[in-house]
Amino acid sequence: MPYICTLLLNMSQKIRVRFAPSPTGPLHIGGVRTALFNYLFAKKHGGDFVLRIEDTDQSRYVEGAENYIVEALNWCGIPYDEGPAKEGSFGPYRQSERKQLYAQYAQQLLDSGNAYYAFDTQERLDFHRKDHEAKGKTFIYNWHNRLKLDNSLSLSKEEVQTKLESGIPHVIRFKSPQDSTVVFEDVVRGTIEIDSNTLDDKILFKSDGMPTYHLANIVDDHLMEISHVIRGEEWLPSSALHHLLYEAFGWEKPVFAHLPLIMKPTGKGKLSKRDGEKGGFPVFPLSWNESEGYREAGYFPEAVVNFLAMLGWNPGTEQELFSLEELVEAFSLERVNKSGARFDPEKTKWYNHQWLQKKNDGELAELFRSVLDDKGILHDAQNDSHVEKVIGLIKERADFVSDFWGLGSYFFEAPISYAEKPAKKQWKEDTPNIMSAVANIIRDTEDFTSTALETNIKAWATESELSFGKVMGPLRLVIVGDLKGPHLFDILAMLGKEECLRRIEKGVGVLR
RNA sequence: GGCCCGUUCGUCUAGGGGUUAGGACGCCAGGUUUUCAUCCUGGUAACAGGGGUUCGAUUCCCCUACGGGCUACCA
Repeated sequence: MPYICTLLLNMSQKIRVRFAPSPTGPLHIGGVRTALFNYLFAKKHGGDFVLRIEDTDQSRYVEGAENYIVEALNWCGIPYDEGPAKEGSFGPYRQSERKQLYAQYAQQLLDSGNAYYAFDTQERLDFHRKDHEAKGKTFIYNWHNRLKLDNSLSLSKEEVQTKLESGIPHVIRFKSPQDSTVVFEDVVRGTIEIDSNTLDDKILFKSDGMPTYHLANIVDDHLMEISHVIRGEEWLPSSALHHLLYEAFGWEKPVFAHLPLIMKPTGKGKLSKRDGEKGGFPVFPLSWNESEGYREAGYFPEAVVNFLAMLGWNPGTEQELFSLEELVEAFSLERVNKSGARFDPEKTKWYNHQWLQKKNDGELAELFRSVLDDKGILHDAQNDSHVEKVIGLIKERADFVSDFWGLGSYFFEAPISYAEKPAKKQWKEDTPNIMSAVANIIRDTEDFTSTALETNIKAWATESELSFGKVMGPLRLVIVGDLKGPHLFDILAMLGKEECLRRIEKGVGVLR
């Protein structure tokens, strides 16, 4: 296991990782997971978690995206140690603000012969690509054709000088090596070998004066003293270039770890925004325009972090429920899986159910309050304690706080209608008489507790030689409006004598 | 097309040269609840295929198939 050595080597220095999204839209849960794994690794080793905004492509910049990223990380409980508005000693943390920095590094590569100027127009390159494609070949800008193209390797010094001075648009390309094998280590995947002849001379510096991802990324990771690069698998193919760049600069490489991708629940490919719309589940942590986020859908950040962590990683034990602190404790890059994980929206609900059960009733009551306000339910100290008791009775059957109303509206208002099928089945000719007899028992019950009510009503039913089913079904129907809910006597006690009597009277009037 | 990566129940996964291949979600059944749900118990269900290596391979190697990613003056 050769990567162990690399890992240990870098242990002597401070662990620093970065999450480096580009602000082209909202972060989706795949991005959140990448951030999470970076965070977990950093915290596990007492290191720093840096947020760097990679906004070198101005044309794709989306207003509000950066702010979204920051808010999403905060909501998940994985804030960064250094980044925009949290300057450390390695700022600034937006690449657009580091713009002047990159040119000198491109120049350094030019001087050392690892890079060259290229003047080819977009149209010309498109032509080559199409032409090759028509012939069933692939156009790669590299050693086998670079001398036939328009660049400082094919042109004379004077021609290059003239072009440069005349201000003709140009880019700087990396001169990838010929006939060698690029070998590098990945913590997740082991040794990877790539034939350098299949590599192209990637653009490092664009004609608009901005570096591309490849240059900016390597320069910043070096300058910010990043020890471990933990990113998505989509970067694996360009890792060869990145390693070559480190070597060209003569810089020490960070350790690399490429995470498996999160795939669509059904169908082919990686998870995308459209999947959420189709499948009816969120793909963003927070809402973005019309798309609902996990927060708005009623998920707890703990649940989101928990299910995200279990996608592509596992502790090697049978434990599935983890707090963030427990994840930090248990996390290791070596236990990250190689293969992509299909996203299962069903299981996310289970995680939320589990985390909902861990919350105390007071906390949940506070969250439930806004629903109650919408329904016009009174807000006072007495009612608050009532709400907490209700939640105590119904929360075990809920996945979300938003399930509470559907599960227990009858605790707050008398049923407006009665479920049709059960009403038909339960309501017999003698039911009104039975109900008024039950009403009498309820009226006479002094100690209005669940157990007292149960004792009294059961005793009366036995005495009257009535099957318990003939009593309980209709009673539940008039009290709840349906054949559902917790222990009926608990509900009666909770509602109080007067309300129970009112509901029985009303039910007998309506159901016939 | 080229290059790179991957492949254990439907899904997330454990495991790893000899195991009754383990857990979770989902699904099904039974129990509890004279309701529904929860819960508990049980059940269903997997090593992609073909070649090697080996006494023995799901585990190691090769090939094929399939899946995924990359292939922009995007990141």
